[in-house]
Amino acid sequence: MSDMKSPPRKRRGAGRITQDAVARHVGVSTMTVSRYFNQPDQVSEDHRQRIAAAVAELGYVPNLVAGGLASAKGRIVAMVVPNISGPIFADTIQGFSDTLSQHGYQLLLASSYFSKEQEESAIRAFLGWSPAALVVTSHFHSEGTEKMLANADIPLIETWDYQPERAPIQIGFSHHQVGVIGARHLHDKGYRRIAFVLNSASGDFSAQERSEGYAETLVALGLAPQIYTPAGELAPFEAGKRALTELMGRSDPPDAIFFANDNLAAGGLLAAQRAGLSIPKNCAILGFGDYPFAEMLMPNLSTIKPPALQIGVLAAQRVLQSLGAIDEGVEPQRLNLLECRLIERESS
Amino acid sequence: MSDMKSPPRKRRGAGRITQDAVARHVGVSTMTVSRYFNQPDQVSEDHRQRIAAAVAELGYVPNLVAGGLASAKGRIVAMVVPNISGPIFADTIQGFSDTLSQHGYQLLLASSYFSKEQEESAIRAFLGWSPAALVVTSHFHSEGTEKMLANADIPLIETWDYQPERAPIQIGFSHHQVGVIGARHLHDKGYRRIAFVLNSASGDFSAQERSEGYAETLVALGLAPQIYTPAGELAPFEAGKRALTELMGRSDPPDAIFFANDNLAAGGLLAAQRAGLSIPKNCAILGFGDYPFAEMLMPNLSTIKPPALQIGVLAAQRVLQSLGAIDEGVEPQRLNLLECRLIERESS
DNA sequence: TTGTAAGCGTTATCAC
DNA sequence: GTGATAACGCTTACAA
Repeated sequence: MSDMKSPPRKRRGAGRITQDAVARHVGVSTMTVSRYFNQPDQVSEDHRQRIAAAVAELGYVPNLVAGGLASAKGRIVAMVVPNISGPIFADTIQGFSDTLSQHGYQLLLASSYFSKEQEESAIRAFLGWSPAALVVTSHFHSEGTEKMLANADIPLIETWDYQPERAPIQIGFSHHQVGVIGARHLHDKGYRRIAFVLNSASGDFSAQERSEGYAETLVALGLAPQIYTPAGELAPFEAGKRALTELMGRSDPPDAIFFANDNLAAGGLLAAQRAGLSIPKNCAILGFGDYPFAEMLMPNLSTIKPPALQIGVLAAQRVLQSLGAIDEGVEPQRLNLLECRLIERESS
Repeated sequence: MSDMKSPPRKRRGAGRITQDAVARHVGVSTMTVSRYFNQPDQVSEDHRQRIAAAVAELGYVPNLVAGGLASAKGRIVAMVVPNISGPIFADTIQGFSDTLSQHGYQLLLASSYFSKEQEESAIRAFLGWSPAALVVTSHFHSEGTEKMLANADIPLIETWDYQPERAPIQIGFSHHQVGVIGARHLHDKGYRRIAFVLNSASGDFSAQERSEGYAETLVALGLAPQIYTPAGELAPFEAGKRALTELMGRSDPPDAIFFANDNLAAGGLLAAQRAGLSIPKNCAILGFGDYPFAEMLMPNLSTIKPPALQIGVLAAQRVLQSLGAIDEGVEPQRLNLLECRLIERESS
């Protein structure tokens, strides 16, 4: 046959080593190689060894894109966080990522900066990759996001924000409880004029919840709650300074201040030092977050530590359970309420 | 025909809305829909509008996995960092991620914890997704990694560690220069007995480089360098405390201490306060890193700020240039040496 | 500007 | 335990 068809020209993926190359090298079909990776038990010992050798020799790397297309399930999990570099979510991302990769899953990450629009656009892009699951931070989504999520039909996990009445798996803690823990601690230590400082940013609902836990507890203890919100649009650190200065300048100053977060508290601490006050003698200070700097301040900062790392790890575990990658057959628990821990240091 | 063939059962991607569905809804071929997304200019205005409407109505989300397989280029970029939650790399990741997503690329992220083995395993998993480019942190790879990278044939960028003699695109700064900047600053401020404190971890080569820059500068200024390394395996914060205590307890104590990083410096600052020393009167303190807590210390910490965010943003830009996604036709600059900035605060 | 056909590299299915 | 074959949903190449 002189006019035999010329082989189709290579247009793309040229040069990549494929499963087929491995299969031919060993003298089996591609299916055997595929099984070697996915169900090794079903491949004979002899073949397993020869395939392993061929994979090593050829430097074969399975094409997960092709695999994902064929099986409609890629080992990718997507996560949207408000930000990566802040003190809040970093540990969660770390725990999530590490736990996933231990089980052969990859993390697709994007940040929303607390914007529903950015969250929606990130999720839209993610869904195109058919992630095996999706983890979001907060329950506050745009309409479009909700619609996509409903259609997507993959495990969805909402973290940080604990909303038991919502359908997705919830992993978080109670901000209200944080307020209770903090108020009780200060009371236990003997303080009686306990103020709470809220950030000036009015949109921080979780800080609001903490203040409510604080207020209820104080009332239950027969004390008068006093919530102070610095005026103006200050950065938290500056707001904390102002709050302490104003509160301590009053005729009846507090003997303890519970700040809505550690940034505020650090500002308060600094202002107190500059004013020549002795902490906690003249006024105890308590924060929330256990940001990395808390133990480096002088005096170092008592605070309440949210289970950030634990949220990440647990989110990954719930994802892996949903996918049957661990604890096969076990339905992942839907409601996961974690505990915050009081870290008592010198400032209280 | 009573025995008409039953339609092939859906095994996978069942239910997903495809390009084909959109095409039929509009009455065009799939190629027109494909072009609508990839080369909209080549689609008539009329079709564009009708496709847009159909996409919205059906809630179509392009399957990037299929697209990636067909075109052998997915809009995914992979990055390996030592860790996500530490103070060092967080800004780089943030800048990288944000810049990428602004251009429609997604970030695949993993951490190596400074382990070459973990880096290799992460990269191996990444390559299966045919990332459009790969960004790593440091140049210190395992043999297997080097081999994979050589075969991969995608843009590779090495960040943080600036190694001009290596082939991949380099984005970083000079640790040596950091030492120079710090030494000069302290000299300019009038200090003459300037010590340098290294972390006890001997494996930190970049800290070593900073100390060399410091030592050379001091010699050039006619001063005697004095490098102190706390004994034992202490956490940086503790090591910093010990270093300051020991150095200041000497008969000829330094009048300024340049710590290899802010964690050490924070420990030094704290130890100084506890010892009743006034900073910077009795001894100036300078750090490196500008970790978030630096401005919250009392006195707040003078330090040298590495261009972390800038590294991330620039890495993304170089990736996008390599892919022709921005500045088409421009070859990305291979060597990118960025500047560190001295942040002068109260401690010096 | 649009359409047809082939193929990307893998896995599901079913037959042996 | 193994293999042949048909998808998976999209894009390249080429034709109209």
